[in-house]
Amino acid sequence: MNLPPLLQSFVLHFGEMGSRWGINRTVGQIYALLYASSKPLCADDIVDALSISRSNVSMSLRELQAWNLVLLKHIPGDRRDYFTTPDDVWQILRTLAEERKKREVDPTLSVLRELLMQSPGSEEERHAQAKLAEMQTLIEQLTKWYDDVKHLETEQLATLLNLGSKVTKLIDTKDRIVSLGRKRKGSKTS
Amino acid sequence: MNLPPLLQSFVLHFGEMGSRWGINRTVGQIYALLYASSKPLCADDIVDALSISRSNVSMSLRELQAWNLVLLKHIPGDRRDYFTTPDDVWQILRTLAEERKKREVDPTLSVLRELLMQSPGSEEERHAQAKLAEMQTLIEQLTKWYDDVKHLETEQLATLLNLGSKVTKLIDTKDRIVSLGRKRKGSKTS
DNA sequence: CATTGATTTCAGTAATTTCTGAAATTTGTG
DNA sequence: CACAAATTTCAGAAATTACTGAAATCAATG
Repeated sequence: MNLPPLLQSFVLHFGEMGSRWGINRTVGQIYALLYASSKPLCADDIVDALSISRSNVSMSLRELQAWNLVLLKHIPGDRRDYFTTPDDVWQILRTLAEERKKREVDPTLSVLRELLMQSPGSEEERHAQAKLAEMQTLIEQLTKWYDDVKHLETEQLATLLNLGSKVTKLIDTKDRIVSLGRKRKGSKTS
Repeated sequence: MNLPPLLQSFVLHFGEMGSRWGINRTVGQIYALLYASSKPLCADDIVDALSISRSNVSMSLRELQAWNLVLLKHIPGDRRDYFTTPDDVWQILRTLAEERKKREVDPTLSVLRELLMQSPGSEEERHAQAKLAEMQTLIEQLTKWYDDVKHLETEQLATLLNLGSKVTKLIDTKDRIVSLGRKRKGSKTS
């Protein structure tokens, strides 16, 4: 590995974290490298930078593409493929959320639905189903929220983040003002 | 493995998903078993239910305790430890969020901070730092939101979820009403 | 359409992670 | 405080996952 020290630290860290994030070391390293590099890199650049085999680079890039985490760039007059990452971090966040939901949540939700269709054969199964139903309800609430929020533009998303728990206070404020309006002149609101 | 079919399917699914969630198969299975069982189980119950070694159960329970995902119950007159999961799914969600943040986000944030303290030794490093700074800013916004929201009571949290993207509209509504109020009688609001 | 260069595939190997059984330790009880 | 039961530790085995190099495939160019 032959990189500026700062970049190397970043790349190695992403490699180590990879396993916790559900990707492997190489995939993490390549992502970090592409993210922090000032220009697109081709496969051989990555081989040189990370000292790994060409085939490993090929497979790992494929994996990153399955995650929608890399972009393919073509450089005129060069037949090799060059790669970068999308450069809007908010977009990266959206992609990550989408992909992790797909891999980590959706399969469980579908198993829960399936198991809740069955009729329980014993008291123990009846209890289990009740617990699964609780879990299903929660997951469905979360995914409903996510489906709603994921369409927001970056600016609105940032607003929502900045608001945080103040949202609940805001509701109170609105309710108070609205009910004040009603008392005053019996007007309707949404 | 000797379990009612429904419970068995659930347990096996959690086992398979384990690796995607950053825990291993056994840990996933034990968690699922404890979650869906109607009463606390002791280590030997788990050995019997899942057909795994006693030592594996011991290590996996330790892992689950490190995640704060299991509770220890004592049954009077029985010196063995019995285990359950917290039964409020919202509380489980909070725990999961906290632990995953601790394992998956915090280490990266601290590396980013450290790397951003260094002075860049080249143009390439300067560019890398700019990218790391973007990432840091995003993560800090997200964790700030999380730190704010994590203290909410379940009911408030549910309200926030149900609101979803409507929050942004709510802000508009509030602004409109408030400015209306100002025009009418020059009142102040927070 | 042959040649050359780039990329992918895949079988075998290496590395890592998980699991087990035996031994050691801890904990509660008479 | 000795004993018995329960639990944990840990070295090695088993299973899984990641990586490599050689061969195959694909794609552009003259």
